[in-house]
Amino acid sequence: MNVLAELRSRFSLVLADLIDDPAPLAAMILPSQDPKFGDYQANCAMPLGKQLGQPPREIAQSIVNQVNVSDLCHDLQIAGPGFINLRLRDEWLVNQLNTLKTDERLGIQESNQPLTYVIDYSSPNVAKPMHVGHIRSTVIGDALCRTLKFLGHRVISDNHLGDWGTQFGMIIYGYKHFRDDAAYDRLPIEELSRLYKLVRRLIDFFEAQDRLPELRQSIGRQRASIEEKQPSGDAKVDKKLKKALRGLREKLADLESQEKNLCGLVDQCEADTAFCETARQHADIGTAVQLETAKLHAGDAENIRLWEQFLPHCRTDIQRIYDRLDIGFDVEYGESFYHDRLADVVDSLEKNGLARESDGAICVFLDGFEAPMIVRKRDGAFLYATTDLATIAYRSETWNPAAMLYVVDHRQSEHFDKLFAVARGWGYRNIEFQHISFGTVLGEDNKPYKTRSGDTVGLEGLLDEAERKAFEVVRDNELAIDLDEKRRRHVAQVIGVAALKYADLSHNRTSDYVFSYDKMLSLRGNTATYCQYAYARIQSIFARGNVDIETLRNDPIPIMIDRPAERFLALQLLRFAEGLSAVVDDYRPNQLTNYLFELANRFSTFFEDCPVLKADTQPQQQSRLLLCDITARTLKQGLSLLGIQVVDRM
RNA sequence: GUCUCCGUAGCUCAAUUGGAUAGAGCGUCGGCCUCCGGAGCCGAAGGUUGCAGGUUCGAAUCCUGCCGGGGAUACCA
Repeated sequence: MNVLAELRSRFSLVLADLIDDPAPLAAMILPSQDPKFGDYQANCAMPLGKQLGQPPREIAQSIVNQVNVSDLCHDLQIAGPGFINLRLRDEWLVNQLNTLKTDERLGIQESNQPLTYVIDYSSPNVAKPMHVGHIRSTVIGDALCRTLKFLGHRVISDNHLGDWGTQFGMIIYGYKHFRDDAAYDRLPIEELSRLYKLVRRLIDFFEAQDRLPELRQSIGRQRASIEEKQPSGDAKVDKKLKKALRGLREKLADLESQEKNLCGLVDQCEADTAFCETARQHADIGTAVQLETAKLHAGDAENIRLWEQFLPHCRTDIQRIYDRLDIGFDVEYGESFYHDRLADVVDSLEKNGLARESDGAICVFLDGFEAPMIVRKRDGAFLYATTDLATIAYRSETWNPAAMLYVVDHRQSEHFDKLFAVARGWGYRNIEFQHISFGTVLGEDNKPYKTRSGDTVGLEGLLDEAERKAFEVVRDNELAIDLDEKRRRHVAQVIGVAALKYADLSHNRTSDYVFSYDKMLSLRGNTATYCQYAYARIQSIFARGNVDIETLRNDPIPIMIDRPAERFLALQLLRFAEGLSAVVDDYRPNQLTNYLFELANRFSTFFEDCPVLKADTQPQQQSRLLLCDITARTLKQGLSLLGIQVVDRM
């Protein structure tokens, strides 16, 4: 039962007599922020007063007189300008809790209007190492899938892999020129990865060499234009000048750091004599790689054969990460899946008068956008916009979804605005397209998270480190001293991955956040560990008391509410449904972490205040054991919707 | 230049999308184990929500203008 939804529906009956569309007013019934205002509050009398031209408090009174909530609430009060404060009856609370005792779904009903969602998330480029930038999409997308599925919807999770890009040109080139057959036979993934990195390094080296003179020139120009700027004496002009100077200096610093990085790269390469020799022999590698890629796309038999040979290895490689993350997909249709449909997409757009030629490219011009969406380049090649459109067409034909969600970082918002606009123009008007955008993972310096040397941080290394730090904590915990090595490893793995995921999910997805191992594993505050800890404490109670919880659940023992801490906990337990619907309403998993943190917190208060095994009476003990059990199951279920596991001991 | 997102306690972040006295954690200070896991609990201090106006019963949230920061911006994904 969703308490909030129930109250809204009760109020709607009354509101419907006062106004045509009661829904927005019913939505103004909310949980109270302060317990002194009751458990819930109805804020609809104030706007209604405006609309009906009557004093809000009078309207509130009339609503109070008419609304039928006496079975679940008592002591309805009107406060301030016209707030209606609602307090749930303890008897009703207890009755609801008693229905949860044996309810595996913890009071969450499956939707009676199930919808089909296609969710596009993670979508890394195969054959390249996954990095920190892939965390958010992967973890948020997975949490949304799990939550929507649990609520009874049909969800197709699709990993739209980058499996058709230049990186295969690189690997093919590498394979043709640098392969070590013995190494490839033994560990194909490692060898392919070595080849990718080698070719990447060669290309970067040449690019750096090419760019450096130009870069140094712009640094010179930048310095000159800074020196040119002299104060004029006019205060207003000088203020502008100062601002311009600051901008120029920042630009200069940026250019200089670029130059430093490139120099470092070049120096490093030049110090490597073997590498230099290779570089000398492959001076045209940049264009050669492009050629290999173009041949692949054109259907060259040799390159297709190699691509088909490499792809399974690349998939196995990223699958290893997904296994560690405990994340999977219903389908994985990468870019390559769509490549033979792209020409038809462009044809169709042209026939529909949406696309036209401009500067040799085929473009869709859209109102409200300066730049068009280009669907075919001057050289005839297609772009990811084209692939995205083909993907929409395919998904629509295949699953006929009500919604397509794209969990992709915020920088691509304009791309998606255009994509959705084109899709609607193309005829897909009944699909809810959503760009589930998210912010950047930052380092301690408040800049995008990089290693000290400026490289992107690998996802695998991130996992290793989180697990390593978690292991240290488990190892040092005296209460888990009797756990053997293998179990400790398992616990560390669960806690480490959980910390990483939760840290990401607990932030509002639209904001950037600063990555910190200490914070995510600091086992206080809003962390996975804190929630897992509450769960483990409950299991510890059961173990210590030799409690057969299964029997207890099925006994007709009532749950009682005695102390305030019990009521406080009970109320939160009944709000699970509210937490979940908040996640789905705006696709924000942090609503669920907030809920779970609050639940764990209320449990901890209850735990301090209300002895369980040492309760005064047996009925009280049993009641509290049941509260513990529902709490534990809610924590476990809630965390599992975030892709996070629990352990009995940690 | 244009478009777009953001600015909340010393720090890292919330705030049920317009609700009452803006909440957590870290850090600081002070309490709580002869008692179920102290990885915990309770409390204190800490705020002109970037600034200035406006909208209204009510604004961190909406509008306007400044200040400051990120991002995007015609053939990469």
